[in-house]
Amino acid sequence: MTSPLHLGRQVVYCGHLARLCLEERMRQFGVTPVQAYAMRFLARGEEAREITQRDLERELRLKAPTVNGVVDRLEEKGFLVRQPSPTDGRCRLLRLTDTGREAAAAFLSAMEDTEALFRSALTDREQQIFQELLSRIVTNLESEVHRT
Amino acid sequence: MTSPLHLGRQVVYCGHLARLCLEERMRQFGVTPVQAYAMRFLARGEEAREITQRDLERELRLKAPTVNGVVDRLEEKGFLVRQPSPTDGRCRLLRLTDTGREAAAAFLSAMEDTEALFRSALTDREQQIFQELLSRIVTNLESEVHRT
DNA sequence: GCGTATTATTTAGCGTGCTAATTATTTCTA
DNA sequence: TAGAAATAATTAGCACGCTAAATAATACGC
Repeated sequence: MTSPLHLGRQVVYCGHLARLCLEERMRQFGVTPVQAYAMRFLARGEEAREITQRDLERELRLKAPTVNGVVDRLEEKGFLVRQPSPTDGRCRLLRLTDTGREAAAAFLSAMEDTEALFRSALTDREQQIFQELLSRIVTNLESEVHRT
Repeated sequence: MTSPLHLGRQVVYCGHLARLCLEERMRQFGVTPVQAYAMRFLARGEEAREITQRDLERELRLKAPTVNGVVDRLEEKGFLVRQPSPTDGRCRLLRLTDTGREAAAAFLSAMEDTEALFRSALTDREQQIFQELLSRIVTNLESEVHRT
């Protein structure tokens, strides 16, 4: 009935399932998967340095308008604020609010649990192999795709 | 600077790159990746049987409204038509137009080339291993994700 | 056969990705 | 130092995923 997917499309589908899985578990905290990853990055790096949307682009492998939208929605929810940078008028510094820090503290362990669930289909050794093969594919595709 | 991604997010990213890669190569034919997969399914199955949007849902692992949108855009471009079913008033039969069949004939080999490119980072044996591990992850996630 | 449940499609609304183009600011260079 | 190039953020517009809800037709159970 249904044909086996192209390997490329199977990877897309697997990523889609991984996102759905995390989405279900993040819903109770009021954030989507990519919003959770953004807040995780902020929660971890905030003490050490100032974080801009440009930093989020690099961290999440997303383009500027995508990050802008994610940050917009986190700001609307009151999880972060954009502050003017004292040293560079072009960028704005992202700061978690108290609410945002509390939310992140609450859901970070659920994120790790979801990652563990994702890996749980494979043994430790298989996870290493999968990671290695996946990285090779990613590196190859990154060199093939015309990046602006 | 940038942290290594969670394995789950790395898979999402890899799928995203695979999609971009196919998108670049399909652009000259006037279709997006998912539109190309839909037309590929139609081009291959059309002679044998009647195909509905429900069939596309199963084939592409997508929900009804998503398929509806994809079919809308293919219809707007003149690549297919929706015909009433003589036996079931609920569904409509999808038929490629002559234009659609010609387009599909033109881009099908480019799709296979892109799949080959995706696999080219791995040896044949590694592709088998990757396929096997990926399938295990997909099966595991499918049982975890609450599917409506 | 009648009413209920199921199935197929569609619409509305949202989040996440993108590209192209705009604006503001900084940095570089001649 | 003035003008050009680069950088950061934003806006507009599109495709593709989803859920929830509406509509229409078929299938089932009594």
